[in-house]
Amino acid sequence: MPSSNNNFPNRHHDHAVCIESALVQAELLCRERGVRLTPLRRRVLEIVWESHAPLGAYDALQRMNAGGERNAPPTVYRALDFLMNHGLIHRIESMNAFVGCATPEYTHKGQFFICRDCGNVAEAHSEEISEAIEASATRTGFLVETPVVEISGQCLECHDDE
Amino acid sequence: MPSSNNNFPNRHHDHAVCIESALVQAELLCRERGVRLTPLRRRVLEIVWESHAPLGAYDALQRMNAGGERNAPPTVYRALDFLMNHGLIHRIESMNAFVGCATPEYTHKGQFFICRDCGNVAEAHSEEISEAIEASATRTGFLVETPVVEISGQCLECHDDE
DNA sequence: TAATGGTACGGTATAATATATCTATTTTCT
DNA sequence: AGAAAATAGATATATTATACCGTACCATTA
Repeated sequence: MPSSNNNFPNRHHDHAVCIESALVQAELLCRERGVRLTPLRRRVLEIVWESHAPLGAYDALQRMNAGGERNAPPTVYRALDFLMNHGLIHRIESMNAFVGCATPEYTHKGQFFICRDCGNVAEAHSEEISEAIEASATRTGFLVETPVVEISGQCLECHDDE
Repeated sequence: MPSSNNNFPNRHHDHAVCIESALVQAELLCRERGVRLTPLRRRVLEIVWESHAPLGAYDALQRMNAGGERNAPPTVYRALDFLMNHGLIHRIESMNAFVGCATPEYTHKGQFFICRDCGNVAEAHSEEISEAIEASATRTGFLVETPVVEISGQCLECHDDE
């Protein structure tokens, strides 16, 4: 299980490493599970991973078709669904957009910190947050199934810019 | 400030009281703030309060036009924006829908527990959750501005039904 | 009371997001 | 190879949301 750190993507990190690592992990994970990371799906994953900012389905579609291809919306939505089902990306509900997941191996719902300036997202897995939610739910007998935690604000680097 | 209870709407509560109370509070609050709760806005608020389940903008529009009126989408969106700006309703991001707020007097972002069966929503204000989020953010210097916490699951009554 | 400026609303069009459905192709399994 | 399942192509349409323009209403003040 990953650390509970909210590790915000540093402005100068080597992003090629992020992409490469995500794709390699995805290949492995799909092989393990006996599912197919087809060229189309792989391409969409690659596009989502082009940055740490959530990407809309139609933006992804534009990127897919940038070379003159004629993919239609259902094509990209199907790929996104597949990637979500296997935890390779997460959907950011408050933005109708998608972001790569760096820890797809174990099934989880992350907590997301979204910078309003640079647009980047950090995924956290704070036990403290999950437990606080669980505790609040339990007080009235509510069974938690799908927690959505998406925190907009300002990241350190963007704050320092001011 | 309201209690931190996640007080899920009971199946047999007197909902007429909820509606009446919401409308009275809205009238008072708008008078205090010197803004106008026009008939249109009041009507939309009333429609949103018809149940504790979030209502989509186009569903609200249908209700508004049920008597043959011809309101267009911008009309209902404008009213919803006004009501949101004054804290009279909240938007549930994960559902693209709106729910009445029982405590509009003080500005806040609630935490929402949404039952997948009955559709009802309870708004909570758990300090424990807010503090856990704040703590996680602080660890990397992230400044929290707009927390979105929407927990889907099953309420006690619906669970007992099974 | 007329001028002015701000707020609210009506109406049209269109943008942005998402899915239903049907068909064809590819892959997998036997 | 043949059958079944998974994947992808293609068209249409549903759903959610906003841009834009013009008009009406309302309050202030000259």
